[in-house]
Amino acid sequence: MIHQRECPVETLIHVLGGKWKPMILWQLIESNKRFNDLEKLIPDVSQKMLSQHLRDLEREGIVDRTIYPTIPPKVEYSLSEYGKTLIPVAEVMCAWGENHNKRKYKESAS
Amino acid sequence: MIHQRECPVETLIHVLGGKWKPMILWQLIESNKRFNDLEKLIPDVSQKMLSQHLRDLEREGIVDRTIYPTIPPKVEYSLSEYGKTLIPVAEVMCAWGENHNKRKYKESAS
DNA sequence: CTGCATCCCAAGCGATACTG
DNA sequence: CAGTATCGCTTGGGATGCAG
Repeated sequence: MIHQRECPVETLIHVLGGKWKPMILWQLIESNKRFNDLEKLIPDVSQKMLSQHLRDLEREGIVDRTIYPTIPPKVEYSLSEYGKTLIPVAEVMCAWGENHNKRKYKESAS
Repeated sequence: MIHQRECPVETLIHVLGGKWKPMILWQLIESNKRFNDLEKLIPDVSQKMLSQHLRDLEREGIVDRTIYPTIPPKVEYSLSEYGKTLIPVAEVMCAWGENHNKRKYKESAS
């Protein structure tokens, strides 16, 4: 089933619309991270949501998951080459959001 | 309360994260529209959600709402000057989403 | 015509417990 | 260490009815 969306903007929103997904991406842009690292770096995320979001991002091809079959197990998450195409998009979104937050702050302070 | 978000990307997602918001913006970019016009142009939207999303977008300063005190009442929605700053952002998002949809189609067809 | 109010369902998310 | 399973709360959204 092709299921062409009317507006591709919704596609993007769906891809990084999860509560913690932007934060996860943000961390992986900086450097590869293990599951436990992400858990510590994103204080309020639950294991369930971290796991679920990582699985979502993996399925979309945004992040790669490398398993080292050691004991104890080690799993490393990284931004895929394709995932890196999201960076400029995220930067544009970030710039607008930052400005919007400032705007809202100013008007509530007036 | 200032409530600074950690990642401004979330701010943007919150602004146009509603199910029909991208579609509404899309329509208002093209030209000003009345409530009833939007209802017809976006076939599956419910009155409740259309109203609620328009109110959200208005509160964020994205759309302007002009009331003509006629009988029957006429209300026109338009993209505000500030709202127009969203257009380039939406275009970037749209381009990525379009490519992502193609990618997903190809891999499911392989 | 342009809404708001109400009720209801589905999805998203959080907390806790358990596993290889 | 890196998860999965289950439950329950909270939010988003659809359907219907009512109002200025």
